[in-house]
Amino acid sequence: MAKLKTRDRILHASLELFNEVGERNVTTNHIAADLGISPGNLYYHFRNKQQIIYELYLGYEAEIKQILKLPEGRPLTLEDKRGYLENIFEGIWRFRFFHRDLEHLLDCDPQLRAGYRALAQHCLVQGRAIYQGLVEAGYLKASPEEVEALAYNSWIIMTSWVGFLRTVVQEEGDPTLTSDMIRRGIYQIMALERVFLTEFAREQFRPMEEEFFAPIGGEL
Amino acid sequence: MAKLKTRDRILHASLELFNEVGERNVTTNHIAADLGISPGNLYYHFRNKQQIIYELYLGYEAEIKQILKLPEGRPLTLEDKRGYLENIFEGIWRFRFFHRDLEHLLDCDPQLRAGYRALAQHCLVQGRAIYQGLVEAGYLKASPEEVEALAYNSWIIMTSWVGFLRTVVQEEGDPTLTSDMIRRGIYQIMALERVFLTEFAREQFRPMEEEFFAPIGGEL
DNA sequence: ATTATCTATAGATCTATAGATAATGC
DNA sequence: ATTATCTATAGATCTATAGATAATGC
Repeated sequence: MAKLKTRDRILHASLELFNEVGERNVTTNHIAADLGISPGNLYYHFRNKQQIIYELYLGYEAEIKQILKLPEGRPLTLEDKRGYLENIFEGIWRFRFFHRDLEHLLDCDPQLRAGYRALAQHCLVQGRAIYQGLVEAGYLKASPEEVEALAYNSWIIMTSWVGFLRTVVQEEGDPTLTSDMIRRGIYQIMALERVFLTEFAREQFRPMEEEFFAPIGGEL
Repeated sequence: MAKLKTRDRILHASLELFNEVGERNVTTNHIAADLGISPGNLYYHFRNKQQIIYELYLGYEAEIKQILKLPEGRPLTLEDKRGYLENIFEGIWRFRFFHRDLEHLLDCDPQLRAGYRALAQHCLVQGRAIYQGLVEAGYLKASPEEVEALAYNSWIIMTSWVGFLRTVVQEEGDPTLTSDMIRRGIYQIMALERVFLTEFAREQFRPMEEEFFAPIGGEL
């Protein structure tokens, strides 16, 4: 019963610390100290930091895959699309440490590299299917090439948005990102899609645009 | 005459090593060893690795600012736009270590953080001015809000493209990115802009689209 | 005299393990 | 008996400096 308790606490604390200060700044010592356990104990449960990261990644992978499922036996709606965007941004936020040090994490662990690459490609395939679904449901008008480029660009913006905020927008003194800023990312994705909307869809789209719009700070 | 020789060699070798294996995997010892000088000598020329990075950054900043200048006294052309895209991608490629570990680099050095933030915002302002110039020259048709969102999205795609290739596209065994893959990034930016082109411009645009198109590998 | 370089090293981490001890489940 | 935990530590880096020596420019 308490069997997996410490193991799970390690995963929890690691995710928290990684997100907070970045994986690079978190050692196994820090994780153990944060939990008030000995480093030896941590190594009893995990071979090393890599393994912790890999298990966290599996949670991220499962979450994203779940989110990107297509509805069966019915056409897509704009509400679906809203759900996709909100949930994906939410998932990326919960595991934001991951994209922050992505290249290094993949360099350190071939298994993670292969897994992530497959996940990303799965996401791109699903993204294209979703956009294609919206074309067929009459919301979007776009060629297959346009759908392809759109899926790539959406993916890149989604996975880079938090980093963009932290490096370009965030003020020196103020270390917190507001949820408005995160939501503006959704607006940016809508800006990609917007130009492909049919007349009909564009009207339904407008209130959502206003809902997610937020001015970006700085001297912009 | 030989006064600055070693100092410059250190900068050169650092840039090379950072780009090759990532800043995180390069210590001052590695840089010194690569040049065949002692670590003590390196520290004679630079206070620490941060300072090396900062000086490299200044080169990047100068290059990007130079590239993004607007032509004076004449309207923008599609050739200008092509130049902007090619040169920016080229600059980002030359300093690709920078965006790879950007968040960490900024966390370590407040001066760099402030400088980069100002540079990025400058780029976004220039980006908007360029797109606005293309609107005025009759190539694009877009509202100010559309121009704004477009500038943000272009910036994010441009600065993230190399990372996207390395994490999602690059094959396990093959560690080199081909120039076709880099150029496909330009195509992706053109895909953002494409939908705003006037009839007139779209025709002139097509050959350039074909020129930069390259299929993306993987199971895509 | 000043500038550039090297040798040697102290001090700070961090990882990961061995070996001892405590707690738990039959 | 097995599982969980702790203490202590060896080994591997890495940073950044002190102090000695070599090279250079007047």
